[in-house]
Amino acid sequence: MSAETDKSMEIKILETAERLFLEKGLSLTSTTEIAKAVGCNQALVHYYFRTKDKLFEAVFQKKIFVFITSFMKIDGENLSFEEKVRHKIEAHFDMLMENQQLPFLFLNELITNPSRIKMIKENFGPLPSLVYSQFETELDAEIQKGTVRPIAVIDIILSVFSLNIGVFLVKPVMKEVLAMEEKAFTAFARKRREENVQMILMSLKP
Amino acid sequence: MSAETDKSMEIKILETAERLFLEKGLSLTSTTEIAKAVGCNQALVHYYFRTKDKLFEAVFQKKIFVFITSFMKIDGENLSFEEKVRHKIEAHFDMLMENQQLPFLFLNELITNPSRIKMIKENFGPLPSLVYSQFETELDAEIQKGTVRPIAVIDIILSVFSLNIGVFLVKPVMKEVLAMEEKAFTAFARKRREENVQMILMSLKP
DNA sequence: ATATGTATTAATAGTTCTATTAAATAGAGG
DNA sequence: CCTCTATTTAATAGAACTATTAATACATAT
Repeated sequence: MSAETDKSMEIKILETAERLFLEKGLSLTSTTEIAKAVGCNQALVHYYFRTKDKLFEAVFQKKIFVFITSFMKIDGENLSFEEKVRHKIEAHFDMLMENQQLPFLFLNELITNPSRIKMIKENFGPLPSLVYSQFETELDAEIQKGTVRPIAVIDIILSVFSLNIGVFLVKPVMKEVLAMEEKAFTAFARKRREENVQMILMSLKP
Repeated sequence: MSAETDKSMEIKILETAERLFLEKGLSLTSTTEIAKAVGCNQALVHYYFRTKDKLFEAVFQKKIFVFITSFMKIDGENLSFEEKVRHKIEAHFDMLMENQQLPFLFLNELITNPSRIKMIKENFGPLPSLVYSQFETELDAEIQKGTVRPIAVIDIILSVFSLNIGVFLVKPVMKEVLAMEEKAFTAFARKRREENVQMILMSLKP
């Protein structure tokens, strides 16, 4: 038996749901459609996940985890502050490159259903704060030394988020308006990655 | 008769639809709900706009227009290139400040229904290209002079978009996670406006 | 006052979706 | 072979939504 056909129905359903939710969001994806894509009866989707919303949450949690941990890649102690920042930006960008529809899913859901933000806080609460305060300490040290201008962590994070996410949010428009192929977009994105790093690093200069 | 109650039903429907579409997007807003919010019969919504999609398009067009024209504010000839860039960034940011849910609506729609991008191209096609090429000319002149490093227009636009839009996309998360009030957010946004301008201007330096 | 056209409502057909229930089937272990 | 449990399907209740149609209210002109 091949590994593919052998996947349990539960996993096939989860994976298909993931794909469809990422493509079209929660509200435009029906359990009927998921079942059809999987090739199983629609009741089976409910058998394993009970409700459409619980299925969505399973997908969402998985993706939130990917997103959050991308910021927590531990970088060697011997690196300079600037190199550490660079690595964090690049890790975040690379994660987005691998999960291009993630920003869409998050923004869509967090805006239309703010209660999911609470859910994230409850499930992942301590993790991000740890990373945050750790980074804050290092940043403040640099500011003291005068190697970085006074700036709040939140401002840096927001800039990184914005610049990195922006590339992928704008993708469908660019592809259409500039008649861009997937390959051309990939090349563009690669350039943007470095561009974003440079912008952030420059903005930290005193 | 007061000016308010006297608004034609058609306008009341359009305005209510606009509010609801901006709040929750197309798919989560029903014509039934719009009618209830307006206080009229559901059939009336269809009487004036025939289909839900045509109603949405009416709203969408209006908003796209606001969005696009925000980039076209003509700035005095006597301003330096840097000042012109600053004004464009600020105009874009101010438009977003006035229409905070716009990025959500656009991203949501352009991703789930790429055919609307074509619609924009057809309806507004020439306008943006004009602005674009005009700006490109001025930019190239600066690059020739050596006052600006070599950079493509698209990169500048994408950076401005990303940084400005990011502030408002992240708003619901910030409000929840940092327990931020509307007032605090407004103050934060004001600071970000200048921050964004500085980042862009710095990134243009040779 | 009557006629005429527009605005508005009530009713409903038809579709789609979620969720549930009951029945069928498969597979493991005795 | 039988039985028990887990998986899968068929059928359907019940809700919500879009769109259409026919009837009614309203205003304006003749």
